[in-house]
Amino acid sequence: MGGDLKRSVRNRPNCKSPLSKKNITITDIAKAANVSKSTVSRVINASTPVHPDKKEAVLAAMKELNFEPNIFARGLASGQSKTIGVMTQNIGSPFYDGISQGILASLSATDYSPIFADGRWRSETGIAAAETLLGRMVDGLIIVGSRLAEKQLNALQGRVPTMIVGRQIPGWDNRCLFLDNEQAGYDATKHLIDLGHERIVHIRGISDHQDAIHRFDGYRRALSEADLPVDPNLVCEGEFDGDSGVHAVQSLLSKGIKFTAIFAANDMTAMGARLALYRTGIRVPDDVSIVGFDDQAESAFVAPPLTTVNQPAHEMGAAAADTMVKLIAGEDIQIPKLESKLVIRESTRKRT
Amino acid sequence: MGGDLKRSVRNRPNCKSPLSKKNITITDIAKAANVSKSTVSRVINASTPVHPDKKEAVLAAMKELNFEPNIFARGLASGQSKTIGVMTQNIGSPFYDGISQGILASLSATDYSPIFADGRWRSETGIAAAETLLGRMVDGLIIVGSRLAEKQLNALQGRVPTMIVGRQIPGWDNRCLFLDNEQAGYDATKHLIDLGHERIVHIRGISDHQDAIHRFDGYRRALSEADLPVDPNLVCEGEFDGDSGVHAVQSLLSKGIKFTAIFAANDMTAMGARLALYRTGIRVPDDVSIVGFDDQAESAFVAPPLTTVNQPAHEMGAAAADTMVKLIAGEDIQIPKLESKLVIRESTRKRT
DNA sequence: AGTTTACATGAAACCGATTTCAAGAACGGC
DNA sequence: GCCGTTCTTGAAATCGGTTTCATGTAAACT
Repeated sequence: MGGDLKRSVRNRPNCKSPLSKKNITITDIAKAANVSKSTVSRVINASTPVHPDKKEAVLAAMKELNFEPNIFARGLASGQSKTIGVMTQNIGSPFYDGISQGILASLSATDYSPIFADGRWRSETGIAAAETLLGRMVDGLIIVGSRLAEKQLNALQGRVPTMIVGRQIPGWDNRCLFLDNEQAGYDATKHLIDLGHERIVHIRGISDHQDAIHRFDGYRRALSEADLPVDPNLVCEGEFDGDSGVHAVQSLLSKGIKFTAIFAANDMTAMGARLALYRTGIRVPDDVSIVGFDDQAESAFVAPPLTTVNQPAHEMGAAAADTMVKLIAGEDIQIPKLESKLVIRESTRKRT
Repeated sequence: MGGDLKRSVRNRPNCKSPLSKKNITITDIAKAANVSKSTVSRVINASTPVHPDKKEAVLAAMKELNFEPNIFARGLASGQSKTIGVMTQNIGSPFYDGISQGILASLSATDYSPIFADGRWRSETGIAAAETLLGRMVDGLIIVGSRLAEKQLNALQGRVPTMIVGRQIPGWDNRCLFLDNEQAGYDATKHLIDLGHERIVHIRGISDHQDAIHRFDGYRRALSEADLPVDPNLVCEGEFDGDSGVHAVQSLLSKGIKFTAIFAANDMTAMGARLALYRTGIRVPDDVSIVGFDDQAESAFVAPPLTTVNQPAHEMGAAAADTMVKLIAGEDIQIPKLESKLVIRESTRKRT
C-alpha cells in the first residue's frame, strides 16, 4: 500500500494514461549519451565547456528521449525558480488589466512564467499576497498599482528584486514605471480651456489615490495658468467608476451649478457623466464637452466617441517585464520613458 | 570564488540585505524542537499522528523561527506543485478577463497559486503554452476559451486534470463550464420580437467561433418560431469588435436595407453599431433597438444604456477554480449550472 | 624533455523536503 | 506476567537536478 501511495502521488494521481511511463531524468540522458550526470548538466546550462563530441551526444539523447528538466530539482539546487510574481490590485480597471496583459505578453517570450496573486485578498494589509509570492520563491516581483505603504515596499525590495508599475516611489528610480499624471491632467484641462471653456468640472478619482491627486493637480495648474479660478463647486468627488460620473452630474444639476465642460478622472466616470447628461437632454458635445482618462477600447465607440488621455498600459507592463528579466540577469537596465497623450475625438468642441 | 558563486546564487543575488540570514529549514525546526526531521514533516502535513507534546514543540519552533517550507523541495519530494496553470486566449474580451479574475479570486482562498500562460504566443498550434505550464508541473490546468483541437485537449486531459471554461467539449461532462449561447441568442432575439420588431439584424462574431455560431443559431430559432424569415441580407459578418459594428451598419445603410433592430454578437459590436447609427442621425432606441451580449461594465453607462445578455464570467472562473481544487483533492465534483440572462435596459423599445 | 597551465570530466556532496522501513514504547488480553 | 497489537518515532533513502573537488589528459612554455 505504501508503495502504491508513493507511485500514485508521484505519477499524477488523476492521470488517465494506463502505462505510467516514468519521467526521464538527467540520469537517463547521461546513461544514453554515455557520460556523467555532471556533463549533461553542463551541456544544459552551458556552464562549462564540454567536448563537442560529447555535447552532441548529449543533445541527441535529450532530443531522442524528449527530456525536460524537472523544475523543482532545478529550483532546489540552483535557487532560481524562473518565475516572476505579479501582484495585482484588480480594481477591474482597464488600465491595470492592460498592464497585466503587457506583462503576460512580454514574459511569454522568455523562459520565465508569471505567477499572479491578488493584493486584495487574505489580509487587510495586502502584504499577504506578496508573502505568498515570496513563498513560491519568485525570482522577481512586479507590483501593479498597489496601495502598500512605502515602508512595506522597501522591505520587499530588500528581499527580492521588485518593480512597481503605475505608481511612483521615491528612491526607486529604475524600479518604477509611471506616467506623469499631473501633466496629463494638465493637457486634458488645457484642451478644454483652448476650446474656450471656462467653467470646467472635474470629477475626481478615489481621493487618496496617487493618480487621482496628480490629475487634479494638473487640472488646477491649467486653470491657474489661464487665470481661471478653481471653483470648489466644480470639483466633485468620485471613485473611478460609472456611478461617480452619474452622481456628480446629477448633483451639479440639482444644485443649479453651471458648467460647459467636464474632465473626468477616467473613462468610466466620463461615461457615467455623459449618461446623466443624456438623461436630462443635455447634448454632448453641443452643450457640454467631456474629456476622460484611460482611452479604454470602448471609448472610441461610444456616442459620441470620447476625447480622452491615452495611457500605454500594455507597453508599461511589457517594459516592466523586460526590465525585470534584465534585472535578474544582472544586466544594466534603462527603463523607457513612456508618455500619455491626449486623443481628441468627438466629445469635445469649441464653446459656443 | 566557487564558494562565492554558490552563496550568491543561492541567496538571491540582488538581495540588498547585508547579513544573509540563511533560510531556516525543516532540520532547524527539528533541532529546535528536539525531534527528527520526519516528525516535523509529519506535523506539517498531518500525515501521521504525533504525540501532542512533540507536536506542540514543533509548532512552537515553527512559529518561533518563522518557518516556511521550501516549495521546491516539497514539490520534488511529493510531486505536487500546488500550482494551477491557466491558459488564456486573451482576445482582450471582457468575458475572458472576467473568467480570469474569477479564477484568481477563487484560488486566493486556497494554497494553490495560478500561473498564467497566453495561448497565442510562441507557436501557431497554441499547444506550446500548455507545454510550458506542464513543464512547470502544474497540478491542474484550466483553459479559458482556446481554439485548440479537441484531440489536443484530450491529450492534455490524459496528462493532467484539465478543465475548460467558456467552451463545450463532447465527453468532458464535468470538465467544462459553458453557457447555453444558443438559448441566450434566442432570448435576445425573442426580446426584440416581443417588442414588435420584424426586421432584425444580426451582426455575427468570428465565423468559426463556437459562441458566435450558437448565438446565431438562437437568433434563427427565435425568428423561425415567430414565423419570421431569416433574411440573409440582415445577417452581417463581424469579429466581436467595435469596428465590426460600425462596418455592418454602414454597409446595411449604404445598401438601403431596412431594419428596426439589431442583435449584436457582443457589446463592443453593439457599441460600434450604435456609433454608426449615431453618425447618421438614427436614434436609439426610437428608430432602432439594439441588444448586445456580455454585459460588460461599460454597457450600463453608455447612452442609452445597453440591453444585453449578462454572462456570469466571474462566477464561471471561480467555479472552475473551485472544481479544479476539489478534483485534485479527489473529491466528488459537481459543477454548478450557470446561466446567462437578458438584462433589459434602454437601448430597446417597442417598435412604433 | 620536464614542468607548468589549461581543459575536460566523473564521483560525490548538496539543496530541503517526503516517505519508507524498522525498531522501541505503550497497551490490552489471557 | 507473557505475548501480540497498536502508536510513535528516528534513520536513511529518495526526488532530480547543480556545483565542488579531484583527477587525468592534452597543450604550452622554458
